[in-house]
Amino acid sequence: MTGERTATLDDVARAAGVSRATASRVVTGQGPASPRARDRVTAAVAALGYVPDASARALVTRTGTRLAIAVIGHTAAVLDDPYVGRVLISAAHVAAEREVGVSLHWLPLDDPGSLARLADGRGLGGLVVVNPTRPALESVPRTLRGRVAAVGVGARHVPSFDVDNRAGTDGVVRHLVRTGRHRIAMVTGPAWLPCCDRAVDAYRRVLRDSGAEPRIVHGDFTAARGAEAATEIMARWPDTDAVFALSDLTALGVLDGLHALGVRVPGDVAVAGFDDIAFAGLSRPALTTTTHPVEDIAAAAAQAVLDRRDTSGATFYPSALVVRDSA
Amino acid sequence: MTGERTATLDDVARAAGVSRATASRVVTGQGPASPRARDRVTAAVAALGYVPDASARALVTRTGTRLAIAVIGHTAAVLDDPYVGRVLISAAHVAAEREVGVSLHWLPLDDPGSLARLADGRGLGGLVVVNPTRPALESVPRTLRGRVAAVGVGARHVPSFDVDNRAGTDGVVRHLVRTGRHRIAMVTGPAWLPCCDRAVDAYRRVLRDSGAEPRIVHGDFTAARGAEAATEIMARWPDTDAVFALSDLTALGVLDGLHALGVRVPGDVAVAGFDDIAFAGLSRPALTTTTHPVEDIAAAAAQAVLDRRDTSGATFYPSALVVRDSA
DNA sequence: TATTGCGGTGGAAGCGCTTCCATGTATGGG
DNA sequence: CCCATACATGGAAGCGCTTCCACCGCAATA
Repeated sequence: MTGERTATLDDVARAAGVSRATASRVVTGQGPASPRARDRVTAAVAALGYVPDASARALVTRTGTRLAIAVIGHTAAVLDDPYVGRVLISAAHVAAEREVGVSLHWLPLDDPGSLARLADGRGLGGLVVVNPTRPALESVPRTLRGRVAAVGVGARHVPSFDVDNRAGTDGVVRHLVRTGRHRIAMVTGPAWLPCCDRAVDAYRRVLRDSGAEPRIVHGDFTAARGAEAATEIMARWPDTDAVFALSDLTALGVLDGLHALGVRVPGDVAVAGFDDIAFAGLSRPALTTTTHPVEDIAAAAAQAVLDRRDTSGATFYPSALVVRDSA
Repeated sequence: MTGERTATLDDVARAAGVSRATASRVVTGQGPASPRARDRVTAAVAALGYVPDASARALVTRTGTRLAIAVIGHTAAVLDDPYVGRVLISAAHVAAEREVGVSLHWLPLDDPGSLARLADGRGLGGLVVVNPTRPALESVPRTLRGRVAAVGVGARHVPSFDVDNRAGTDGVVRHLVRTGRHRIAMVTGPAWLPCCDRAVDAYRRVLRDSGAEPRIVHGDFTAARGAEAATEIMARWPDTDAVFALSDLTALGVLDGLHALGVRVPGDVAVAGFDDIAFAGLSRPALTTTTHPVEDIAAAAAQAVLDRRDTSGATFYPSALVVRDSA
């Protein structure tokens, strides 16, 4: 099996009785090759267990071989949320299928140049930006045009993939209204994340339809912040009868904060989240939420980048309402 | 900044007025170089924004540049558990710091040859095996000796890094005993995972000391299985007054199953988990558990591999008891 | 039959880098 | 003052691969 020395394309060519050029054509599938040559090379490849050397190939094709995943706005809390892990797993999976390496980069929020620097190096096959901000996205050099995609909606000129959080939010908030809630507060994400805007917009719209005033508090997608937010909301608008958080983790925190306040859920206040993480069904009361197909989204972004598909514009993935006990 | 063509070592050498050989020596830090040459090359590198081409370097040094992370025994449920995500994030972080790419591989449990095949290709700088099984670990070719590490304890001849689940389990079960529980059941991990053995062993030992019979049920680290296990346990040993699960996710499932059975926690039955995931503090009742420094462990494994450190033997990381409400 | 066109093929160049080796150039001891 | 020693340096080879280009033989056309 594993000989002393791994077989090279030369070995294959020699074994197949053709030139290295022909062997290369057959192996890559590019360029003409007679059926006879094709068969012989294929056989030789199998016999020798030939595996092309990615470095050598990358060197000559100048086709970067690494998929960089950049997470913008990194804080330690990011690790608690399954979100980044799921994005990473899914993107890495796509990359692995194509024998492409992955590198992960945590980028600070306040240094947009860091993305540009990251993209500077060669050997970069593509870039997936998680939590895209407009300045960051605009800082990536146009050399990479067509090889960048975002998970989450950011700037216009980079293809981005995200859950349809406008529709998702609409669904959740309408469900709240339908079940008799009218004084609904919302805990959004951090202000710098453009993709929250659409959700906030949807929330505002539904409330306007039902003639209610928006009650918005900013969050950061952590549970701790959710607990705080619950306290803030109940202090500021004591008659609140529902809280919608743009993240399940935050919603779970809201549940916790409300419990500490002695508020009953869903009796006094209904709570709904967003993401449908594994734990949403495990909380007491089980969390009503709406799905977030993170894996699909991340895979799509990775594929777009790896295929050099220049699909600018945003693609939205549907979110489905999951009604449990909390709302 | 980003010129039309990225600078090559030749450009640097020319700008510095030295030969490419000298430039290479300075850049890599290998081999002799006069202070003068060193300065001039360093300046040229900075001026031109030179970044070495990883592919070209890898091609000639034959030093693989990819860190492969193989997760053995893949099922869809793996994605629900934050565990793999955290391992991956941490290992990828270490790899990124050293400018090494990462590739992720899901391997089926029943095909030990797959690991060998994975390791066959060139360009592989190292291999981190998650959920190591003995046969899998023994199937990796000795060519990679010193470049393989395991997250979780498996075979002897590969350095492995894991939480000290013997001590962790001991701590949790003793806590249970200390708080008056004596009919303690345990939900372990899947039978094929060798690293569970130590935990089961510790559990048995504590029970023997307190003169109780072990009550062991196999799990698979999922919440769904936890709920099932709770039902099984209460049916088989109705007088059970505590359940210890080797995974928080499972413990959360146990909580759920017990709730469905109308059993009060911790009134009737105490429940404890293992891992201290972010949600452990958010369940109702909040889960008593013991910590699992996944990030440290994964980083250590990645470092060992990338440094070609041949530290065979197992390294254990301490686990700390976290007492909350459920036990 | 002579000419064109074309698919298949091999020779050879070269991607950017490291490293062996031979060639200087200063240094110390004899 | 000369030679051995060390160190610094540049030339050149070569890692494994893709791809340009020239070439060859064949079938189709004039």
